[in-house]
Amino acid sequence: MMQDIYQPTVVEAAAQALWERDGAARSSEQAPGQKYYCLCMLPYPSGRLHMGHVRNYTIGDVITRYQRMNGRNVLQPMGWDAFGLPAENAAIKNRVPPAKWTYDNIAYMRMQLKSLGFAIDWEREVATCEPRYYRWNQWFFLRMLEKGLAYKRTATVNWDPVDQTVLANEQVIDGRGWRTGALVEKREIPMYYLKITAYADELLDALDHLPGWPERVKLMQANWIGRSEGVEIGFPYDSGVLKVFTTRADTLMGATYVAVAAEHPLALKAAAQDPKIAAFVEECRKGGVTEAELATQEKKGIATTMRVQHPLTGEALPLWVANYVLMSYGEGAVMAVPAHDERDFEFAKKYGLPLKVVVRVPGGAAEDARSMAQPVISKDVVLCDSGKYDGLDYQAGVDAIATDLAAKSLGQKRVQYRLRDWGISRQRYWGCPIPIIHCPDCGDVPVPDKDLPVVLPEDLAPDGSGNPLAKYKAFVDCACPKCGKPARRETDTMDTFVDSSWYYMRYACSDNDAAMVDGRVDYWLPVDQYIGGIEHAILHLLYSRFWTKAMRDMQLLKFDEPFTNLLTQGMVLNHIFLRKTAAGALDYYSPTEVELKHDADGRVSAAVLKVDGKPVQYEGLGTMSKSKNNGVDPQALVERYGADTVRLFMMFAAPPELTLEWSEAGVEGAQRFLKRLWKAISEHVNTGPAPALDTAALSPGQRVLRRQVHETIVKVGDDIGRRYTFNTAIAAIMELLNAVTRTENITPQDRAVKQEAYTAITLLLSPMVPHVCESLWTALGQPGSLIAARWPAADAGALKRDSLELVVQVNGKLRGSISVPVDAGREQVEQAALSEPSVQPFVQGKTVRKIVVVPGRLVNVVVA
RNA sequence: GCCUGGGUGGCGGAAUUGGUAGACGCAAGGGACUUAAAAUCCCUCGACUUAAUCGUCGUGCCGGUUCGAGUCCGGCCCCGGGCACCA
Repeated sequence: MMQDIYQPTVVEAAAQALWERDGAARSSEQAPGQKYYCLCMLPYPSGRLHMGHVRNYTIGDVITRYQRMNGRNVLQPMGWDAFGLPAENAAIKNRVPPAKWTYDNIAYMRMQLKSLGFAIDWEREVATCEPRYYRWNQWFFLRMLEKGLAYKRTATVNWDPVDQTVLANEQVIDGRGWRTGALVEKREIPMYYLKITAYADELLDALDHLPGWPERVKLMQANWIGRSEGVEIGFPYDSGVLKVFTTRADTLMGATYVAVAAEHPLALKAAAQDPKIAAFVEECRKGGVTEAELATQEKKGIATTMRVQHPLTGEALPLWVANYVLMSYGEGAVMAVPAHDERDFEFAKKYGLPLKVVVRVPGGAAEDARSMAQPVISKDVVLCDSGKYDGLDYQAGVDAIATDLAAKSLGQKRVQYRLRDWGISRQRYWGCPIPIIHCPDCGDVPVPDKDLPVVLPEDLAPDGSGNPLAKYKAFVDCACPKCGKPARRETDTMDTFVDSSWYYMRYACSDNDAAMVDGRVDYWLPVDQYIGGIEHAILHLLYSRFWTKAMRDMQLLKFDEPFTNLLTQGMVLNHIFLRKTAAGALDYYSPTEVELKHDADGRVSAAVLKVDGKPVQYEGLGTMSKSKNNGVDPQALVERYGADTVRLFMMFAAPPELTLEWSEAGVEGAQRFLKRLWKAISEHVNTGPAPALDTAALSPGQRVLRRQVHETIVKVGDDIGRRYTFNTAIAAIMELLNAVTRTENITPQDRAVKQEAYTAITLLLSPMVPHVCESLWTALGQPGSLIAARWPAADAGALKRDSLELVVQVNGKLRGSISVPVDAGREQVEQAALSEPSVQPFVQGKTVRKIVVVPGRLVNVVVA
């Protein structure tokens, strides 16, 4: 007899013990079947899993289990992105060394992942903070240095003048340091860079050969790389030539001034001579370094007394210093054509600089420079007031001007990228040390391979000001590998994006301490399916692609792209509630502490705190986070409902790419479904064994149910395997269960059809809710363990239909429906539609203009 | 500011290639069972009109293409993600 109450705790413990015993999640290069590498983005060990993790790893597990049922040799690994800022913050707050905090978190989160029943091969686990992992960061960095792919130059960073510390962008709040409240400044410091721009063209072009990536991610990456063809133009001045880059060389005759960034050498030269300019340059040093901040600040500038010559006319143009010119793009200088550029236009209007119209729309007249309300920026233009270039279109104008500039050695065509090289130095403790030694005599000396890894001391505790490594003599003091004299070890560590740029390769060979990767990498990679948050669409994914190509060019692997298919999941959101305290601070309240009041229409009208009944402010939806106090602890849910219910709700609530709003009520709905399924199957099996199915002897009702079973097999396979719409797969299975339980249960063949249906439901549902399905499989009398079972195949005979339902429209409006034989001809369908009683009133007395027949769907009668 | 998605009942969502808008589930209301409660089961559930409809309207807003538009095109509004040192 099968237990008639669903007990998730019992069921899940049994299933997990069974999988553990059989090593069900272990992977081997020798196992049969075509390899399938299913990878989820590795978590940062922040302490506990959050719902975003649960969503991410459930999606990966569903795909893993589905592919395994389809005969693939699947690898699903897991690891920890274990270096990073939060460990240092926790250390400052709790005085626990980052290493201990991190390893404790990993242990807890590993337990959580296991309790959710994910089929992860734990033998390949990697933590990026382990020396046996990060030594290969260091090793490969040295190879890049040898090849000229890594180099050193200065970079602009956020500087907290009180703590004397570099701040992460996240640590700058409203232009002030998060701990000191001091106004943040920009500061130039030396930094190591990786030359990702050397791969800009390949990174861009290869996007066209990634059909398994979402269009939006490819588009964002393409725009991020930002390849533009243009002309580099030189503006001579008394002691040199000012270079600018422009994509609009056709408008060169309309340039009325030039502008340079505050950090530009000419700006600094002007500042040295004029205190007002020096003050402006100093003002530009205030504030943070993010592009968003730079782009939204008010456009400001200051005139210098310097002049440059127009390269074609020789006209003297004034030189301005402007905060809207970015030192990091192009040459840090622009030619300003206010009549044909948004930013130049706004700037010129503000400072009363002249406009000169030099292009017009084809067929139209040139706009009057004095009255124009907005610049003409289209490239569909004809040149005018440009002397010999008049009448040329955009491309011809660019070509002619570029040719003339080249003849004077004052310009040439050039490709410019928005993409910048990747600065990897971080003035942080909890990261991978950069393997460089600074010698007073020999300069920057790479640490020899035999001395790798440069091990990070794990027992230091940062205090918030500066990098504790720099104060730790045992680490800093060393001998120069070249000359042996006392030297100083580099104390900067690497950007954690370095760690996550190749971890997925290490899973293939995490036991190999003699090499970064070995031949197994070419077996498992590229990753067949990568799954992670949309927030990583650009940086992590682009760095990983770059890193792969760099490794390929050093003959370490044989593939060009790391991820064949990419699924970007949406974020998990929850409501945010807060109160402002008298002191002005914000107190956030968990949605579980808040009671919502609804108006008569069911809309939320007010929110009050349960403990005091007084109102709280509703701040809308936001990603779950500790700071907003709106996270939901997955562990509490697993304990209350079981892992299967949590997994089922996650997959059912929304398609993976959309944001998901948290709802506890929905979780109960998921649990209800599993209970209903359990009850239905226990009633079925407790009646005794079902007889064999005789497909030739089925009643019409039995045939209808059996057709739905096989239609559902087709749909769920397509939804999971191709569309990744797990929500619609689950909905179809729910419909099937509803149909089975509503069908009568009288004859032996009724029971035979139901046995087939319940077996199919168990198989179809198993990737989503594997524990409960394992029990149901056994209860249904199926041999062996479900984890070894194959995905069901639909029976073509069961899918056959004799007649079709077609919808009938008149002028596009639904008026009725007809049933026609599957092999009915067009005329028969038209006749049936016209004679349908519910359609007749709308057709009578009118002229039938045409009849549109969409086979298998509808008939539209067009009348007048 | 720039790049990129999204907006459909009270709510999450479905409608896969331009072809029945609202599948499936949640919440709500009504009923059955029960001494009672919970659980479970059944019914109703976009708006308007109506005795009831097979009527009219309805997929953020405005306009267009089409026999037919949630889906395609143009213009707007609002919300989310990213912007290079959060991960």
